[in-house]
Amino acid sequence: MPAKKLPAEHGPGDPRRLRDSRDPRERPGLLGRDLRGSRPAELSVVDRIKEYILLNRLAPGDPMPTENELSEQLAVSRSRIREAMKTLSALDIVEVRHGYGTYVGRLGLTAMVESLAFRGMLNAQDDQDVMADLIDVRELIETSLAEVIVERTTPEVMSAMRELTATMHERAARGEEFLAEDREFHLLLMQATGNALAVQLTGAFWDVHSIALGALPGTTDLAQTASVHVAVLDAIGAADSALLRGAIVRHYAPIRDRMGRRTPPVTTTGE
Amino acid sequence: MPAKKLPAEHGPGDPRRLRDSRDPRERPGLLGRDLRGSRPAELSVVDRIKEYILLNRLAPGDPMPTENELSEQLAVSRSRIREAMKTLSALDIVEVRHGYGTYVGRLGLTAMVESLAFRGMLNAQDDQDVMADLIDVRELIETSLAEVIVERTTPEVMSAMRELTATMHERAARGEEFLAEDREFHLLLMQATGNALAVQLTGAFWDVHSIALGALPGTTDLAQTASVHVAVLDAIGAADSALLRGAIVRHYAPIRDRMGRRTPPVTTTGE
DNA sequence: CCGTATTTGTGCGTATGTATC
DNA sequence: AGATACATACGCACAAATACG
Repeated sequence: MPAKKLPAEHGPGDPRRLRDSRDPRERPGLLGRDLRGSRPAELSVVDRIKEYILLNRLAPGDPMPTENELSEQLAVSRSRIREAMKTLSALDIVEVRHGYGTYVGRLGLTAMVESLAFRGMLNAQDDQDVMADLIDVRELIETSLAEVIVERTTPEVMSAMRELTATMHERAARGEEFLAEDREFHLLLMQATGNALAVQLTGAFWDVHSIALGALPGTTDLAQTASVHVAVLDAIGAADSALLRGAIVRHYAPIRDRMGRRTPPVTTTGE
Repeated sequence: MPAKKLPAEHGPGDPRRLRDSRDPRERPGLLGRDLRGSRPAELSVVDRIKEYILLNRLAPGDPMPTENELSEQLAVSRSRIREAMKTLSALDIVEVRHGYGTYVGRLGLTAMVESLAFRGMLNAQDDQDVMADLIDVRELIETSLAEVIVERTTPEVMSAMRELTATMHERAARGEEFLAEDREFHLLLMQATGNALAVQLTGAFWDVHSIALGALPGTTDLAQTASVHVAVLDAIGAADSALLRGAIVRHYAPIRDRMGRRTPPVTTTGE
């Protein structure tokens, strides 16, 4: 049993080097300087598989070689291949299907979701902090993009969102949750901006949030939640970005309340 | 050789199912419904190790049991434990130290960095959409928090940043890069907001960006880069949030140029 | 519907490298 | 330097899942 604890956290000046730890600055990985001209003699198996994907111009969804083939091609045992695959799978770089094959993954933000969600579960205090920060960032992103949203949201997307809010109200009237609709709504909101990363972040943050919410006491006012989404929609319809920012802020206000810690809204809602 | 391609996977521009990376039917994980009252009989090894951490109230930095102990306690082979550890390690949930032991990780956003960076490299040849989006989001976050930054940045942090810019200029004069200083600068900028998630995101995005930048042609104008940071600093010193927003936008402008695709600034810089 | 081939998943034994004491 | 504990590496056999004829 290891008797010693880890020497605290990594301070500003912490000279210890971890060989395979994820510290991009200290890692002689695939990216920095080893890919350029040298042979992959000292690259890790993970990096060599990444390299394989890049060199063969594989796209998400493309099939990977079997583990045995990779084991031969890279001249390492299948155990090593499998462990590397586990890492790549956790990062959503490959997708493994039992009994079928392995494929290049969709490279989403699932890894961040797992990590953040677990961190929240570790201790309740941290959870509160993470969640509060999370809400702030979500609100920040959406309010910042308000102008672009009112500018570029198409009528088609609008009607799709309209349908979602209708479903929300229906379900609210029946006392049912409508998580899927809520998520989809925010995704559509971001989609108009054309920023795929913003869409992904929104989805990922929503996931983290919904996971943590399940562990929280208290209930959500369903009807009110549905209404604030309608308000957002109306603001877009009116092409009023200031109104939209306000609606978004009002949307997040009850969520903040429920988390107990009300952070003063940190975004600039105009002056 | 894999017999076929995956049946009907999404194309690059598939507008319909951008449900990003979540597949709820495949994850009866630790979080949703399986932890509540049921026995952990059907939980995956990864989830059971997570559960172990939670039940034993382990904090980041605490030592984990050895693989053999876990193998016994969970009644699975060491192979499975090791593969599970690979997954958890990729998610920064545990940290394995060569020949010493395994510890609870710091749960940062390193996993997202890996994933995003690789994604950027995948379609780097075709278009730099990912990187363009990344810059937009970085700028968005910083400009949105401009008010809070000018409000809460302490003199101590100010002088630390001042020192960083001084070093930047020195190194620029010698034709040297100053990546570390650049990164630290942006981290300090965010730290004043008190939003730990924003700090983490900033660091993570900076990492992704710097990794991708290495693969790009062209050079950076070092002196100019140093100057824009000074401009940011001056704006904070003048407590002028509008000026700060402008400085931040100017900071990112040359980076956009270098990526070839100049996106119209998407953030609202006030009205 | 069934059997078979392919592929990933699991278990186990053992050998080797490496950090710490 | 030696001993110990741990992580890493390799190989094989079998189980389970999936696709396809």
